[in-house]
Formats: sequence, structure tokens, C-alpha cells
Amino acid sequence: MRRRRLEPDARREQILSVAIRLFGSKPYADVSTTDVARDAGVARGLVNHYFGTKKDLYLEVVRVMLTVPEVALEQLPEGELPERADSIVSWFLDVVSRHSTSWLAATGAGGMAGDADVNAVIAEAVDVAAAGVLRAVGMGEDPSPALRGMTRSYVGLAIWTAQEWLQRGVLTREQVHVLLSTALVAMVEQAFPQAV
Amino acid sequence: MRRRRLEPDARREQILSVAIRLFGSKPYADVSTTDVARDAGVARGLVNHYFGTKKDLYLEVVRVMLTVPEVALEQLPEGELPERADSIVSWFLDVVSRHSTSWLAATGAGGMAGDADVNAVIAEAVDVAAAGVLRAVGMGEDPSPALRGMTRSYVGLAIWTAQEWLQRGVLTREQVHVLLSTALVAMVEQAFPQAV
DNA sequence: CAGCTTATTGACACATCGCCAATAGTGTTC
DNA sequence: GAACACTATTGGCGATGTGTCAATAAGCTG
Repeated sequence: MRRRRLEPDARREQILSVAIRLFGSKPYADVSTTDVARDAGVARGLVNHYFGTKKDLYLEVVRVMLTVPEVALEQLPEGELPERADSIVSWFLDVVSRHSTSWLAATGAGGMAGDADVNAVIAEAVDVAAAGVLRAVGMGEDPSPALRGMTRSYVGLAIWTAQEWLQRGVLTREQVHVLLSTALVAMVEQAFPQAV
Repeated sequence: MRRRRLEPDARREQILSVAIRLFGSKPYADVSTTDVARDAGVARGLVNHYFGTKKDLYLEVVRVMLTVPEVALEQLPEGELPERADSIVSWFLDVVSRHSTSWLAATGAGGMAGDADVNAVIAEAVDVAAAGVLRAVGMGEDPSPALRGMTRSYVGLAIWTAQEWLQRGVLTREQVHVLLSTALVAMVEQAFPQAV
């Protein structure tokens, strides 16, 4: 039997990439650690050695899937609210359409929603997105819990709308953009003031 | 061993109620058919006999959890859009707060989101809710696919907002009401026209 | 009470998972 | 180049969960 011995970091990275591919295409229960090990050309025990339990591996996968480049989010236009809203919506749609499959699989929690740890990882990513939205609309300074909650709700709207666009294909990007922009403006002007 | 022999309907109902309780309090993977059988005072094989596979049982549970009395939805006020929006939002918040735990567990898909069959059941419930919203705002006559998609997105917003309210507790019912009403009015007036 | 229908059981076969002692690459030293 | 040490990697054991099915017995009927 020919074994190949790799640096721990390299092996871990290789197994993780295989896991990302599998968990991105099938729900959690339909991916066995045996599948991951086989596709990685490795004994199943090695997967546990590097990642602990199967759920731990899945958590790593979701973390990677939801990690998003927030560089372009730095330079936001200084215009009025509608322009700012357009800008943040465009950024969101760009990100989501680029990583569509993996991103949608992760936010849909491909078969592990409801689990406390998985929820925590998703919630953290949603928090990051919500913080970006709040900064974009000029309310990013020390937001109250209620305000952050409302913004997370808006991110939920964005996720669902993206699904209608990218998975169901019943909406055009233009329609999605209009919907998310108008909703954001309306919420900022009328609902958010109630949550200062 | 004392066996008790019940009518198939009665036994099925009893097992289902136990399953609803368990799946409502723990994620899918944390509930074994052995748990259901034990709590029902029954052999594990009987669960499979009545419901087939474990996932089939779960589908039944989700179906029941998402079945909602849509009686009060029949008599909707005839006023202007803001009043109609207030009305449908109130109806939604009443329903959701009444069945909060089970309803949230189901929409969160307690550990099986991403699975095709489970998604189908949830999607159907969302469709029903979306149809109610469309009727409430006076656009229920033969809506286009795009319009129905936008309305499903709005239902997604409502679900996420309800979670911030009932699970996280960072929003009051008043705040939720304002948020959902203003978002609905804005979407109907500005986004929906793009999807006739 | 005997007999029949069928609700219910118990066990078998199979899959998956976490764990750990044993194995064998790979670089180091003499 | 051979012996060695370090550790990445393997393979198998035990436990748990699931679906299936022939065997069993509960309860009605004559």
C-alpha cells in the first residue's frame, strides 16, 4: 500500500476542500465521512483526526462558505440614503451571485439548521452582513440591540430574495435590486427610528 | 408482556403527537426513532410500520406544524393599503405567537433544511402565506410568477423578523408590526409594480 | 372456547460514527 | 547507506441508529 505523507496543514486543507465540494452539493445527512475520505484518497480515521467530529468538519465548511470579501464594502458613496442603499444592495448581489451555490447552501444550512452550533456560525455571518448594512446607511455607530435585530431581519429578506432569484429563477437581478433598495429605504426611514 | 392494541388511526395519531413534541424541542438529528417509540410506549418497529422512514415521519410533523388556521384571513378590511397591511400583519403575528415554538422550529426546519422533500413542504406553506398576503393587498388575482416570488421574499422577511422577536427577544411586537407594515407598503407600491 | 384477523413485537442485517493501538512514510544521525 | 526517531496515516473495534420482516399475541366473532 502506497501512503503519501503530507504536512498537517496541507492535508487538512485538502480534506477541507473535498468536504466543501461535497457539502455544497448534497445535504448534510447525505454526505458521509466515508465519502469525504474516499474522495480525498485517505482513510476515514484521518478525517476525524484532523477535524474531530463530523459536525465539527461541517462547521469549518460553513465558516469558509460564509467568509466573504468585505473589501469593496469599505469605500461607500457619501450620497443620500437612496444612493447608499443602491450601493450596498449592489455589493450584496455581486457577492452572492459570485459564490451563489456555496453561499446559498450555507445560509440554507444544507441539512443542519436548528443545531445550536451551526446556527451560531450562520448568525455570526448574518451579523457581519447586518453591520455592513448599518454602516452603509450611516447608522453604524453603536447600534442598539433592537436596531441590530431589525437589520438582521433585513438581511433575512435579502437572503430569501436571492434564493428566489438564483435558485427559483423567477426574479431578474433588476427586480431584486429594486425590491431590496425600496425595502431598505422604507425600513430605515420608518421602522429603524423606532429602535434607536 | 402486556400489549395494548389500538385502532390504526388512534395509534398513528398518538405516535405523531409524541413526534411533534420531540421534533419541536430538539433538532432532527437529536431525535431517534427509539426516542419516539419509547415515549409512545411502543416498539420501534411500529413507528416505521406507520410512517415508513424517519424522514417521512418528520415530513408529517412539519406538515402539521405549518398547518395554520386561515379562517380569520377570510374577512379582510376593505380600507386603503396601509390598513390592509396592518391587518394582514396582525393576523400573521397572532398566528405565529400562538404556535411560536412549533412554528419557528418548523420554518427553521429543525435540522433538515436543504433536504428536497422538507424544502417542498416548507415552500408550500410559504406559498399559502404569500397567497394570503397578495389577497390582503388586493393583488391576489392571477399573480405572475415574479410577483409571487417577491411576495415569498416578504414572507421570508416576516419569518426572520418573528425569530428576532420570539427567539432572540430583541424586538417588541410593536416594533415588529411597524417594520413589517412599512416594508409591505413600500414593496407593494414600488417593487411589485415591476413584476406585474 | 376455538378460530381468525391483524396490530404489535423482537431480532437480524446493514450503515455510519468516534476512537485508538499499530503501522509505515520521511527526514536525521552516525 | 543503515539504524533510528518522529509522527502522519491506517485499519479495525465497539457503539449507536435505521429499515425490514417473520413470528407473536390481542381482541373480536361465531
